Amino acid sequence: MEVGLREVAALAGVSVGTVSNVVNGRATVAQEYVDRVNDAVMQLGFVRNDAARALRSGTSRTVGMIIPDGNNPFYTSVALGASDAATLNNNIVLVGTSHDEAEREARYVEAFGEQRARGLIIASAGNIHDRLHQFARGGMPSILLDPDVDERFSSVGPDDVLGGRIGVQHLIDTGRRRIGFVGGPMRLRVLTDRLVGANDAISGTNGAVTLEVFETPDRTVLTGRTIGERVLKRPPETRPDALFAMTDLLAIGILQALDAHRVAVPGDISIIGYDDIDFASTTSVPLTSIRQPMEIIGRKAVEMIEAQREGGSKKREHITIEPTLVPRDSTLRP
Amino acid sequence: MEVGLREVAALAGVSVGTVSNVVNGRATVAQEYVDRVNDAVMQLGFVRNDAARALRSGTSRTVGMIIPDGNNPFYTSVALGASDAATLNNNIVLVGTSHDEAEREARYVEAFGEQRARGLIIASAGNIHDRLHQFARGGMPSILLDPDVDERFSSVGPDDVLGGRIGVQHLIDTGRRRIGFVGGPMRLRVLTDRLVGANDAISGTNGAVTLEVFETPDRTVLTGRTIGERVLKRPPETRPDALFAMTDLLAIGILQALDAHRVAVPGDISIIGYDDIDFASTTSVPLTSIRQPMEIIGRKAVEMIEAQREGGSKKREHITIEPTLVPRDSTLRP
DNA sequence: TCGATCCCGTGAAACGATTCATGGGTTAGG
DNA sequence: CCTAACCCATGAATCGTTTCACGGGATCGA
Repeated sequence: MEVGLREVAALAGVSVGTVSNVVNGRATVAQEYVDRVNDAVMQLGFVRNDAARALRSGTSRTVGMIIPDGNNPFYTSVALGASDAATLNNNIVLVGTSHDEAEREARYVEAFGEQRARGLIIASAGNIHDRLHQFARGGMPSILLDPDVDERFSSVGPDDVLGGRIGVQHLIDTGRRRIGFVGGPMRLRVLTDRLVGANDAISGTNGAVTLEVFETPDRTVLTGRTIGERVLKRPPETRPDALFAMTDLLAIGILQALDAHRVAVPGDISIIGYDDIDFASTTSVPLTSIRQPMEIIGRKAVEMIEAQREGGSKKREHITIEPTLVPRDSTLRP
Repeated sequence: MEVGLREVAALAGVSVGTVSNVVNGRATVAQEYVDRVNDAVMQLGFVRNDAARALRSGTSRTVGMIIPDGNNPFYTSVALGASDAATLNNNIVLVGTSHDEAEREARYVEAFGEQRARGLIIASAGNIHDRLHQFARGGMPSILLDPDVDERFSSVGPDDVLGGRIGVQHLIDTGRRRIGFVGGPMRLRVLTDRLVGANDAISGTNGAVTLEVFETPDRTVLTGRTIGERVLKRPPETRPDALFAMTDLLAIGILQALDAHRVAVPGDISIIGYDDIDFASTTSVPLTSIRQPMEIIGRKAVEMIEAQREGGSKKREHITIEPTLVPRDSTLRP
């Protein structure tokens, strides 16, 4: 038999209203009653029924998050930031991982919708935006982590143009003149943005520095190694003297290839990665990287959810957060 | 204004009971009514209120999972397996990440308890077991991923004794005679278990093979490198001819050290890691590793939850799943 | 002593879906 | 044509909490 407010009230000799007030920490209850109720709660092992609470009060305490890949530190760190922000309002963040399956993603979307979550933070490939928009009209806003996917929603994401500029500028500042930009496929918006930023930095040098694009089919360690090998096939004087890899994985692969051929890093070629994953600091030569402001993105996303709940769905906005350079030996030790 | 069963029923010209039956796919409704109701559902954008459903029916559709570290592929893969199993019963898995903070963990525990989740899958360090046990008496079972932490709960986990034996046996089979066991701190149960397994394998050789333990304070790449350096300080004839690292991270660090000193792998020293993380296949010499049966653990955990909900909390069990060897160049190429 | 004010506990209504006893309508058998 | 049997839509009761109008009792000033 379920222990409810009623049972607690009976044991404590008070009314259910009073028990509710005590359980929710409302200030209007005399100390004597508070104690009596708390004793009864303990004694009966009362656990508040969230379904009833949500039903009556019409509000949920959970912020939903749906991500494609649970192993991607980008998403998990965004989740951490979101969790921090949610905690301030006594809410929690619950994460569903779609593993890039549209069906699984749709199930999570429906589930959060039915739960009347406070809002959704979504990085999605699937075709769920119409449904999300329907939810939004019902008062559950969604915040996208991929910008520009759908104008109807707010979004928060890293400033990729700036990231590209920061990386190349750092290479220029450390004396590099022939820079390689390694990444692909170039249909990805993040990559074209970073390339724009990279060219911004180049164009400030009046032709003193060149940029060459090495397009890749993916951004894995193996592909990085292939790129490294390809670069090393060239005579040293026509090689780039710096490579800007669009993921740390690519950079690690490149580094492996250079290591294997005893090419000095950063002496002969310097390397920058992107993402600043944990591994970046533990490679044979610690890797300079661009750190994405993941926690801040998560925090911001939760704030936007709460703002939209307050101010109606009017305030749609697209926010970018600035990435930062994390300099390490792969570009610094001469 | 909220669109409820009532509004749908009014528009479709039927009763709420009928709408409920249609929405839940019950077979007792005539086709004509089904169509009318579905039209109305579409038209009004009806989304079922899970709070009301859960309140009345007394059952939830979510399996809760609480993990300490969102970036650990062990947990995320367990979550994937759990999600697969949950889907079979039309349930979903929602994950909360405690980031090793007791307070955050406790918040998730309370939240899932209040939600009357179907059950909890937990890898915990915190002091929450009494609370979990209280929930269990209320009908919400918990399954631990760390065995032996608390006898009151069922658990599923990898068979670490077997993992240790498999790894060492493979080294013996590939002709190694002086094996180093690298890991720590040795107060961790997983490690002592694996050491037991390792010694099992050794003891089958009648002293032909020796095992030396290199205890480490943690299991990071940096520590691995340190161990590698330490081994290389010895004269070659007293070095181990194989190292069994308790994580792939340790193994990668060791590999970096050996690479840097041009020691051949596996020619001079062969290496096995543990966990088979994505990186294991992409190191300079692809790393042989022990693969933990993570998806299966997740699947099993969900099955145990459902079993306990059926059969009362009587059936407490402790299950281990067999890990497998993933052979790669770091032990094979001579 | 009386009335005005506050304080604070009370208890019933309400949230929206599920469930099930009820009975209207139809079919089949005689 | 009548009854039994069956099918299936109905709608009211119900889940446990929150919320709020209500009023009993205490305090205070006059």
